[in-house]
Amino acid sequence: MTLFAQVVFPLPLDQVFTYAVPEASRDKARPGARVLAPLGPRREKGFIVEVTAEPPGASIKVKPLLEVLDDRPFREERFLEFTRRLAAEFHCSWGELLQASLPPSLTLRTKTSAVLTGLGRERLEAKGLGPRERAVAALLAEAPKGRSPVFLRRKTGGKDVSGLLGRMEKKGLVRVTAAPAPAPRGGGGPDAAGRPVQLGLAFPEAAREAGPLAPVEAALAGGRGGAFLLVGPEEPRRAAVRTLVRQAVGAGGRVLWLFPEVAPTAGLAAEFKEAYGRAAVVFHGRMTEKQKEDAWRALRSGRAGLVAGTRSALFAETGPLRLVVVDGEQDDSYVQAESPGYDARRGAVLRARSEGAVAVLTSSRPTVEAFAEAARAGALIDLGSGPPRDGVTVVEHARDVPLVSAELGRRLRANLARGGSAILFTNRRGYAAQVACAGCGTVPRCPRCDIALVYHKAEGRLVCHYCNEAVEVSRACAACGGGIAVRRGAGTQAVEEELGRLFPGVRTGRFDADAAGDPESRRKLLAEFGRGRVPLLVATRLLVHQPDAPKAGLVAVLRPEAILGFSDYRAGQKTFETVSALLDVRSDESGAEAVIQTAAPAHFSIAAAAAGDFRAFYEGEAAFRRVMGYPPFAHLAEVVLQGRDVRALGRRSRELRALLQGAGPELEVLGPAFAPVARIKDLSRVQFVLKAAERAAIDRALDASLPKIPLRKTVTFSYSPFDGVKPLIF
DNA sequence: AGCACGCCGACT
DNA sequence: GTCGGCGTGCTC
Repeated sequence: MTLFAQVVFPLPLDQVFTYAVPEASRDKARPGARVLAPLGPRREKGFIVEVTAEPPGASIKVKPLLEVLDDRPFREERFLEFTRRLAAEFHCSWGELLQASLPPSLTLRTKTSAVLTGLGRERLEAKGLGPRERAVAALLAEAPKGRSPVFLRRKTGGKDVSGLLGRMEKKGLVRVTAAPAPAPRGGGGPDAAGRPVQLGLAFPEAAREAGPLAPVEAALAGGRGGAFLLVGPEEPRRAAVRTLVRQAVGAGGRVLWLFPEVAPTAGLAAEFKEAYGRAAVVFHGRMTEKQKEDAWRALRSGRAGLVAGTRSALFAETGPLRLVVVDGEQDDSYVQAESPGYDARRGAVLRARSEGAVAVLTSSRPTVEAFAEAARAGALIDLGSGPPRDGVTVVEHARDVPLVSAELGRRLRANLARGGSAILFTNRRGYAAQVACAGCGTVPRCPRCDIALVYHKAEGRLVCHYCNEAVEVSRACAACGGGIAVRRGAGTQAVEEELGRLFPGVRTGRFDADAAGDPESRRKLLAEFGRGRVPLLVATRLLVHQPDAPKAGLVAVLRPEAILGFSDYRAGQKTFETVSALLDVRSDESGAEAVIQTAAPAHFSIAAAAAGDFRAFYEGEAAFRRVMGYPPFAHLAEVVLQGRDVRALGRRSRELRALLQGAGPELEVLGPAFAPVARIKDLSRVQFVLKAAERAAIDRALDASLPKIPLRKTVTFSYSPFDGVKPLIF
């Protein structure tokens, strides 16, 4: 009897393919094994997700697998099931998620290399080649060992060279070889990834009275799973998480601890070591392949009690998992935008569910969605709100000139006189000026991205903040030939310039993506600021993401209401979160002060951030979302279609709209409309917003229509970590 | 994603 | 004529 393997590939295809299992591979072909399979004209690596005796429908012609690469599945079956669910929920590629779950040594890479043949060399010298062929041949003539297609593409102007190489190979001008690339070897420096050691700590089963943590502790102690949102001020929250971690590890379970990308990873690793012995393995995006491989080895050795990392650590092999912690639940970095797009917060709940573990999402200022859903599901653990934030002055200031209000100027002056230092935050880099034609009002736009260019005075250029393409400021308007006028704005450069005028002789620094490009100059600037040599610092939010971000005796937040202008239903949440994070940069010393300078002092998101009052923010935001029918009071999904050809894009959009509307009356379809940024790097973007009372209606419509639209597409969902978590204990 | 196929303008 | 760019469709 023939067996059939269902295979998924790490390609942006949400499709399962069926192959015949060769007799010789019957024993090895099991779910979770990696395979080599013919896919169209190529051989692709993939993953078996199921083996059946059931032959597929007659419409598909089954090919045999070329090879089964593993004797044993690389992960347990329940991990496969977890990734299947995650892929299904986010309508992303299952194969790509599995690929992301592999240690570097198991990801199959092929190294493609093109070499010039004798005939190719002859023809190059005889000038018998086309211009692109000649460019490629000339590069290959210099490289007897061959060059990769990626190298050739970069050197010949960015256009795809694979087709060209194929034709040249057919003509005998080049030889293209594909050899497996060597896997990275582990065993780098000693302790490169924080080598795990068995925890030697004792965990006495201390008798504790029933506190707010009781439901979580009961689930942990009873060996059951569940999902909770733990909300409260930082200190008690940390203490609570520590208690839970110790309880889980004490019972012999493993802990997976996710933290935001912005967190100070180096410090965190040290902290884990201190608190939990040396049993932590840390993963983060800045690690080299070798370090990652070492970390995987440490995990495979089975001695690590704790696995910590940024969102991709969601896929780490932990062993018997008991607890998943998501720290800083409100943080955007849990969302992966690029394919495979998923949300690690929801992923944490799904993974906990698949392993019967407990998921604890935790934050001082959680997302409205998580807070509302957790409360509704009875999953909210509330540790209270802590003392209000004081010493924050909200100054109403609606004008751009001057950028620094009289009130803020006074406080800065007094602060400098005391020998203190200050940080001023603004949300634009560059000069952020209004650049427009004085005659017709035309605003210069990026030719590739359809977005207004930002004036950078220091370099005298207009810069596109999407593709970073810079254009010299031209004197004449492209539309009418009139003169271009520059009105000053509120970007970092403009603020720094104004500080220079207000406080001549005082050194100022600028911390944004332009000024503090490389890590070295960043460290230098922050060190100077820390020593008081540069007492005034103008920064964007980027500063908060720094590992050793300094604190200041005076923090000023300029124009936070600009965030409210984004066309995003989460704008209020973003404003509250950003202002709160910026205010946290204020030092803990008594007398430290903060100023919010805004045109919208009464907006609840700004007022609540000033007061450090999450509840006040939540009430205001929830009321708004209820009235507007936004999450958590409805389900939303956003589909973005991208294409180079606007006409094809329009046609596909109309097809998609028809398909979505056919899905049923319970689904509201908004669009197609051009996305807020209609073009990025010459890729046009069209978006739909889908709205429904039940998530299932959205899923049904997407499942039925997306596979029929052959375009690059991304789907983002309204965030709902606790969706369908009922019963709460699973 | 890659890769082939097939259609169109621009050159030996 | 035919080369090479580019849009379209398919992969068990």
